[in-house]
Amino acid sequence: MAITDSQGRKDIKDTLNLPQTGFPMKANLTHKEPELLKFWEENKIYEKLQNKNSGSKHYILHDGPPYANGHIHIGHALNKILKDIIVKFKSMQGLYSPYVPGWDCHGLPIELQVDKNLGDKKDKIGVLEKRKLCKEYAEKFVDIQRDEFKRLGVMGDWAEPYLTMSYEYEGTIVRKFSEFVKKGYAYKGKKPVHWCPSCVTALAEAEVEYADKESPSVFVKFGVQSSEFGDKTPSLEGKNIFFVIWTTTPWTLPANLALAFHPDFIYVAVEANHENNPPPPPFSKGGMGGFSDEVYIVAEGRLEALKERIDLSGKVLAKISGKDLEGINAEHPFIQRKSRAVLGEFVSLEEGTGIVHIAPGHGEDDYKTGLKYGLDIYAPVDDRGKFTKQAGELEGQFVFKANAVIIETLKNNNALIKEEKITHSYPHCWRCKKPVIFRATEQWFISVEHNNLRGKCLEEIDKVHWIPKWGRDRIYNMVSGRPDWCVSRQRAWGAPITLIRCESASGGCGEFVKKDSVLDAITKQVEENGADIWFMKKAEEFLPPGYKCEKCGGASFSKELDILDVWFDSGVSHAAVLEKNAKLSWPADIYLEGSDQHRGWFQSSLLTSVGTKGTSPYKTVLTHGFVMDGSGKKMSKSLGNVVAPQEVIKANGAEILRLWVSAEDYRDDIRISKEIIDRLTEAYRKIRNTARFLLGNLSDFDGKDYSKDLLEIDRWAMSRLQTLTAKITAAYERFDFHEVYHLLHNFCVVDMSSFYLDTLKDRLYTFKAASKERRAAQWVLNRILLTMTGLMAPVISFTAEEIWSFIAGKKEESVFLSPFPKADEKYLDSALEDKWARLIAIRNEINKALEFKRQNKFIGNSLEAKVIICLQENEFNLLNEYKDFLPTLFIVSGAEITSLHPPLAKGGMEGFVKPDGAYESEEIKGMSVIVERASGKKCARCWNWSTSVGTHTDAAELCDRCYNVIK
RNA sequence: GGGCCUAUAGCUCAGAUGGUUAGAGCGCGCGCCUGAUAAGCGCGAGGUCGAUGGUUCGAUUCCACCUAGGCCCA
Repeated sequence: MAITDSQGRKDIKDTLNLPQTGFPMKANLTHKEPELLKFWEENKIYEKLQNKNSGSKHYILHDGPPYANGHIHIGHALNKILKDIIVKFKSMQGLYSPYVPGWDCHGLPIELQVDKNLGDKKDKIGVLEKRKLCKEYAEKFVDIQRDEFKRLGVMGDWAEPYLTMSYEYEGTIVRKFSEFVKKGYAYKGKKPVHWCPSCVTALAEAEVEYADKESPSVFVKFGVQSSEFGDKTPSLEGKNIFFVIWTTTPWTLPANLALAFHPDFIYVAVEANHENNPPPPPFSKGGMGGFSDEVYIVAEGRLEALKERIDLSGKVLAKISGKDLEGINAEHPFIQRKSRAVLGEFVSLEEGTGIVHIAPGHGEDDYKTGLKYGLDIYAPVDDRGKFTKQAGELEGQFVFKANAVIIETLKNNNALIKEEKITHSYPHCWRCKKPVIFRATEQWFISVEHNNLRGKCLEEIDKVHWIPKWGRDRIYNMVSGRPDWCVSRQRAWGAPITLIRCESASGGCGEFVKKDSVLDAITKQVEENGADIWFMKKAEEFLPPGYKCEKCGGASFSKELDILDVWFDSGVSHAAVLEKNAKLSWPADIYLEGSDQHRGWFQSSLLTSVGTKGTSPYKTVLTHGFVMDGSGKKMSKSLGNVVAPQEVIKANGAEILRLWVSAEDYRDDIRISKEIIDRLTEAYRKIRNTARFLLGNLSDFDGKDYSKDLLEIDRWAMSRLQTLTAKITAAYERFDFHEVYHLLHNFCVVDMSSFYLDTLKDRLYTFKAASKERRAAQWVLNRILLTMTGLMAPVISFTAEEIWSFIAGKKEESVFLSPFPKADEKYLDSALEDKWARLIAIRNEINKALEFKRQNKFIGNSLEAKVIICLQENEFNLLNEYKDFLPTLFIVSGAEITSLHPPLAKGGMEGFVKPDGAYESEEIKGMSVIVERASGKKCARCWNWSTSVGTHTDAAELCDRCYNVIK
């Protein structure tokens, strides 16, 4: 029988076992991903996974709710994909790890957007109608974001997410706030907020616009008795001493209660020089002499700047450290009241005098200072910006108009040093565009001191596993220094503060009803009807019939109309979701959010949990950084460097986004750019093609166990696979996903594609299809394919599932229903790996020698070559063990080894181009390589060169080996 | 201004209790192959390890300060 005929090559090629697979090289992810999503959905893969693991140990990742406003951005994608990787990994490991996503639905941004859409109508509609519109708005974006999250390949309970605006959730918010009330944490106090006197409303930071405004700029002096300084500064004895302050809001002076000094500044006492700047008519204090004895105190660092401006050219009489001034009492310039010297780090030398006038009811720093020193949060100004009767003669005057009156009073009291006008950036109401004021109003707080809440939180922080570990320091410092939590907002879209107060037109005692039964009944109503019920009914309707105030017996009541801070909403999710959802359990194993949440959700969750349950709601907190552009800069619309996930998905597929998430070290800020995406796309192709090659070579595999027939290189590959599995598993456990990516990619590139698979081609293609050797290789490839697919599934889920669908003889319908690969100790052989590392090092040197000849056009394909390798004893002995295998290992047609120097025997080279010298290895000492043309002819089938080609008369083109395969 | 963090080849990442020429993959350049083919293989060139001081026999690794960047506050 003629094995080859005149038709020649094509028929020979038909005798090879070339790879065959329907698995496409080109991923076409944009089209394939939606199909796979459909597959998961229609076959209920997520649900099956939950059922499969329902009896197992729980691993609960609790989802922090994104805000239901706008489309998702790249940061959302990062966050959700990270969560998905964890959930899939844990689930494949057999843990019960349901993922219940949620949304934060209340809050100002939605309300503002609804207001904007309403335009002029916004003031005409009632609170219930407004809330309805807000709810619809939130629902719309929940749906939009849900689709966008699902498109990322994130699996979860998308049909039953938690929403902070659901009745049940709103009930939990009210219940939890009531608990704080019952336990005595909640109190009503005063805090300055931006207030628009024209619109008669509090404004959030987002509603404030900054614009230029002209204001008075005044230097005011506050007298101090020299005795206040004790004996520290004898030079000031008997002088008329004044602290000098600067302000652009003279109208806040009636509320002045203190003067703030920087503890680290030096303050100087300077003799006033009135020659150029005579004071008004004689005014003396305490009969201590005339005004010529006046001494002004300002910060030394401001002296130079103020010398001309307020005439501080006199002699410096004393220097005093800021911290030594604490506690001194000054005289208010026009009110019979002391103004205390206090310390504040916020005092700066940028402008003013280095002494800051403090009105705790009219400024943020002032407020905090006031809290620290126990000052009254005093703001004698009403809703319309007019002074109240507390302000005495100023009563009824609008604050900005009162500036002039106050300046006049200062002049009359010889308390004004200088008056100017200044144009500066000042907050204005976004709606009426008029300047706003800072004014203390009544707010609800949760005390962090009560019952040592702060201390307990700090203790809990130390019990939590923070990843990265600096997260602990970050939140610890924040909790250590945070003020009481202001939880009330003067808004419509939120969960109400469901408290009822004894109050009637004629007064009432103002006491809040804190009776358990009343609070619980309100909670129940909210749970059943939603928070709207609070705005529908009158106060009395929430009380038992005939209820009387327990304190004063009054029978008239009013409802609080403030709503809760949205951070309270999401902060109680551990109670509303982990405790309530039967699938979940409390506490969570892990919270995973951006590092901004150390101040946000991590903290609000901790406070509400420790406050009501005594312990933290999470065991581990993992944080990720923010997504920056390619140069590490923040993304912004104005810079035009925003990368939208939707665009990446459209151009490259969600899979590339997933690969990106895993490739980057998310502990720090991470970057995204065209180049990064391009690099990842390349890497993706490599992984994909490796899988495709495996699939192609398994098309005729019979699935039987050939583990007994492995060659040593196969055992090496199996060992590498186990090492890979162990390392990747450990990396997942540590949440080091970028290591998963690098390990997987390197395995494909280094171990597989460029080495094992390359050397295997000869065996796979040219050996008898059912030969033991080929089957053994296929058995290994099958193991590699199954393992790799499992290892990659949590990250590149789409591709893993697609590969899975092509795997013959798999048991599970989805890769996610298959167990996560386990390293098989039986095949782990580190001694073998070490040994082969040496072989590979030698192979690399041979490649260099071959390359040299290739560049010289002496050879093309390495099979055209025969190598003669000269080695020192150790390497010689090593290679000697593999003598017959060396051509396969090096992919050449012949290999000889020798320990003799020079390596080249004279004979055996006739007829071939004489090599112009041996390649000397730099890496392996004593190793040199001579590359010769291989002897014989090229076999038409296996392409190896052999002297046996031509010896078979019925198949002149074939070598012995091929002849025997196909005869 | 304060708290926390980051800075290693064009890109993504390793690394060293401080000690010989700082590693990998990708990309890039050059070449091979055409039986993984919009694939595969080989070789090569890329780094004053952000800057400056200090400690040390020796620092990219430790310390300080600075610069750039980030999050959260003010």
